[in-house]
Amino acid sequence: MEVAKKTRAPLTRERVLRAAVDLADERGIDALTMRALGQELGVEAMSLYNHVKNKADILNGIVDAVCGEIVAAVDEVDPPEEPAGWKPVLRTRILTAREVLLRHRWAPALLESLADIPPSLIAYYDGQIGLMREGGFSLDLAHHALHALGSRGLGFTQELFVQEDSEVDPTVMAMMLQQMAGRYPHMADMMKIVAHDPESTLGGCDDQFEFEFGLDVILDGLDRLREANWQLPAHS
Amino acid sequence: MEVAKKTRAPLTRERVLRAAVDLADERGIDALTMRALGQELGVEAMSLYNHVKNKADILNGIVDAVCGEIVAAVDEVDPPEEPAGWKPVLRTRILTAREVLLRHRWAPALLESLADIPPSLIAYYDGQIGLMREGGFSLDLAHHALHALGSRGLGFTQELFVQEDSEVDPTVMAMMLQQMAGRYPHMADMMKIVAHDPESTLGGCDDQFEFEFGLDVILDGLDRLREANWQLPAHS
DNA sequence: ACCTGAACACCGTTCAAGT
DNA sequence: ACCTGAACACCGTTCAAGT
Repeated sequence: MEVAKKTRAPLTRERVLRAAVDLADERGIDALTMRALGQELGVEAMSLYNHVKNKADILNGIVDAVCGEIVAAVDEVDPPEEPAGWKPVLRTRILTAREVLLRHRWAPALLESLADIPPSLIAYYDGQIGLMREGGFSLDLAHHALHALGSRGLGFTQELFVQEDSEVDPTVMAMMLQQMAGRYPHMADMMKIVAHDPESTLGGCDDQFEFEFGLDVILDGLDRLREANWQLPAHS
Repeated sequence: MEVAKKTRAPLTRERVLRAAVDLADERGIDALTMRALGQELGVEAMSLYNHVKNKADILNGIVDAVCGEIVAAVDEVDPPEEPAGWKPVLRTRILTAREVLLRHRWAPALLESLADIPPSLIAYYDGQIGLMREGGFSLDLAHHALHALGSRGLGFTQELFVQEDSEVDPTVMAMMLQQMAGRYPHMADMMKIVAHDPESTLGGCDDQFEFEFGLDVILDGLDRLREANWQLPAHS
């Protein structure tokens, strides 16, 4: 009767990474320290080094895990039934990737900080390129398209205008706007619009709407270049 | 003869921030520690707290300084002579901002990590909005345009495909491509193109070209929406 | 008012020692 | 083979003490 043995599953690289993802999801990437992770697994921090090279290895590992999640989710998206279907399908794939990333808010920034692209993403981009090729893109145009999409092609954009969850007193807010209107009239106008738009939750923008808007601007633009048989402009 | 007094300029917040920018430029943002910064200024780390609240204050300060540099550089760009000039002028302003950021490689990532947009950028965005408004954009469309441009509107995109300065043996490279071609044929094709393109330095992409390509896709797309009198689609 | 040295609470990581 | 405890070199920051 070896009951005691079963109380704790054996530590593996797999289990360490899974715990790391959970910890980052729940308490933020800054809370992911070797000591905290060890505690989560009922073990001293130093034991982790038996299953993982170092902290950088963990960070690479959890990003790769999320990318694997993306690839799996995107694989479920139905392929286009005709060549012209590349656009809606690509759009859906990107929005699917976005859903995964919204479950792991720490992932985008970490992904950008990595030296190399996670190997699991090769499958993702191979699919994107394939869609465009079958839709009539030259290899060249498909290449530039990937760059033009940038991180949007993976489902995220780092928002520069952060949601100030403005607990600001409305009268104080009005005064600030008044003052700003002198020097920065256009900015003041825009802030008024944003705050008053019934569509957006008061005091912020609808991230999902803005993401899709920008995505469509790019996809439509690429479609037009494909239609016009875009080629590298002659260089001097 | 107070010679000794002049050997060291008095420490000020201004001087601390300037030294911090220089240190980050020269040795990277990770090398910017309180102790290293103190040493650079010939002072103990703890003295810095007399002129600066804490490290977060320094990070906010140096990002704000860079943004101020952007605003100053962009102010030199000539305004359009006719409403239709909004596009080339906006384009030039963005590429000007990009030049500043290329001198401070650490700035984009830090900017994205900040809670709030630096106050010095209000002037920048006020100018961008003004250009679009005079060019015929509705306030609404100008707002979505800012989101669609995202960080590109400030002159940068976090590149996901990092320049592997591939010191890879060509024959090894050929083998890798061969192996990849089986599972990921489109990706393999693209890597061949990129490596062989005479325009790009071998083994990488031309970041500046890709930036301008993506920027033009977006600007052209926005122009078309303006022309078509884009309006918010009716919602259910 | 400004600067200093010692100290504290945290990191990631190494290493010799245990089982 | 796996885990542990003590230790090391680094952080940012506090605080009492100096001038």
